[in-house]
Amino acid sequence: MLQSKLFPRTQKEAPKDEVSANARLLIRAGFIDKLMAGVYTYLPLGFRVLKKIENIIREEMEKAGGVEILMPSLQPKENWEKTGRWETYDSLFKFVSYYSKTELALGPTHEEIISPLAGKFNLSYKNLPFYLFQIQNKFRDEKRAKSGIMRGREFIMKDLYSFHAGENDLDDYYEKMKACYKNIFDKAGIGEKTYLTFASGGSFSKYSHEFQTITDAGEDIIYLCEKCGVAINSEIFQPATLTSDVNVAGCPECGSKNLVEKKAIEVGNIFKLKTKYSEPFGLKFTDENGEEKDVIMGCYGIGLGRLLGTIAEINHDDKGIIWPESVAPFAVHLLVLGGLTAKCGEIYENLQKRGIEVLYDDREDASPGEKFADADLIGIPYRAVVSEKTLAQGKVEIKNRKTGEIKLVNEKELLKAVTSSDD
RNA sequence: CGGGGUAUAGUGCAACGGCAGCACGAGUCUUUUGGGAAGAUUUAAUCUCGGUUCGAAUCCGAGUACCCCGACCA
Repeated sequence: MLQSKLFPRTQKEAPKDEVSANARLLIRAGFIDKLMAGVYTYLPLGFRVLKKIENIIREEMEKAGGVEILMPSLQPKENWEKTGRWETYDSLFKFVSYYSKTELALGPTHEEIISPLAGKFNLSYKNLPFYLFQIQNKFRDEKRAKSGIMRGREFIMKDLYSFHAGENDLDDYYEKMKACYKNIFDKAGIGEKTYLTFASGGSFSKYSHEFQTITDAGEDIIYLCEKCGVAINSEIFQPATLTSDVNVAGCPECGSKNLVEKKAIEVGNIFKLKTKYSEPFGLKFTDENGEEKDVIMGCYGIGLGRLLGTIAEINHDDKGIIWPESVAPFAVHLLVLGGLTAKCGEIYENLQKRGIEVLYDDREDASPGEKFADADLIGIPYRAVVSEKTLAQGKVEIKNRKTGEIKLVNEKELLKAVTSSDD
């Protein structure tokens, strides 16, 4: 795409109120715009990254047997009353329809919708298990939206719900999801800093699991067992206190008490719901013996905006963002200097023809310094420069945003460089 | 929801109770082109409501919004 047509342009300074790196950089570079606290627009660059993340997640969900659906955000009060959560879910957005005077909620999660949905059809053991997921906007009336896009009041979430005939089957799928989530975070470029974390399991199982990414922008405290590579959420572990009902004594894998405290952000969560939602909605199936039994459920969530923000938090320097190739808005940022638009336009066309995603800085009224600064800020993995200097040798300069490595290459080599390490 | 902070042009900053300025941005013209270029010129702002005062961006009160800390977060 032509940068001269990119909306909006970058900004030299971040809004003074924003403290978190993700908000400062993503706003300055034109990836997102804040409408109000915790509510953001994804601008063209941000939307491209969001779609990349979405595709990584969708691919993994489908690999795990997930089938995509789309449920409504607008939800009737009755469903929430059945589970008691109309009163107890304290970040539930509730309002009254102006005309019909019915009470409604904006969905913060979809157990109340998907459980009765699954129950509308007579299920037999032959139908189980099945897995439904969606990628959709969620609404939570947060008492305190914060840290840019890390905790929003409206945000995009992937939520998958699994339906099983028995707990063993749920357990198996739960393990599968663990592996699946690991793949997602690896692919999204935050695998190294993301840990499977034991968390409170509610009343139905000992633990649930979260995926926590180490970052100072996080809002949770976790304790890392460096030996096992797992972590424990501070909600179930306090290093100095004695073991109690809710607390565990040490690493759940090896028992070690030698744990390292870190600040982290929860980027994903997997949870065994068992019959918590199938019961109130009468979600049952008929087993081999003709007996009706409760369907066993699990749920598995990932916040896409939070994941995007986390990637920015842990991949940036003082000049801007450094996107992992898998989620970068473009593969190459092509800059033309000195008005050599004819030659550079050719290279742009050639790259495009090869299916390479290129952001082409074709601006004739921007100085070289401005183009370099913008390239660093936007953070596309490879920056290719065409100027008098490079053209004199019939070459293009290519710079790796992450390593800073600069090479002079011909067009073929350029093509190779920007595609080689792609998956 | 408790505590703290902030609110002036698109963005970032000034202005003793006395003519609202600067920089960047944006528009026009000229020059310039390897790390946010130069000149000329134009454009655009005091969060809302009330009070004090001859006079309020400035003082007082209320409200709203945003940011931060905490609580909360299947």
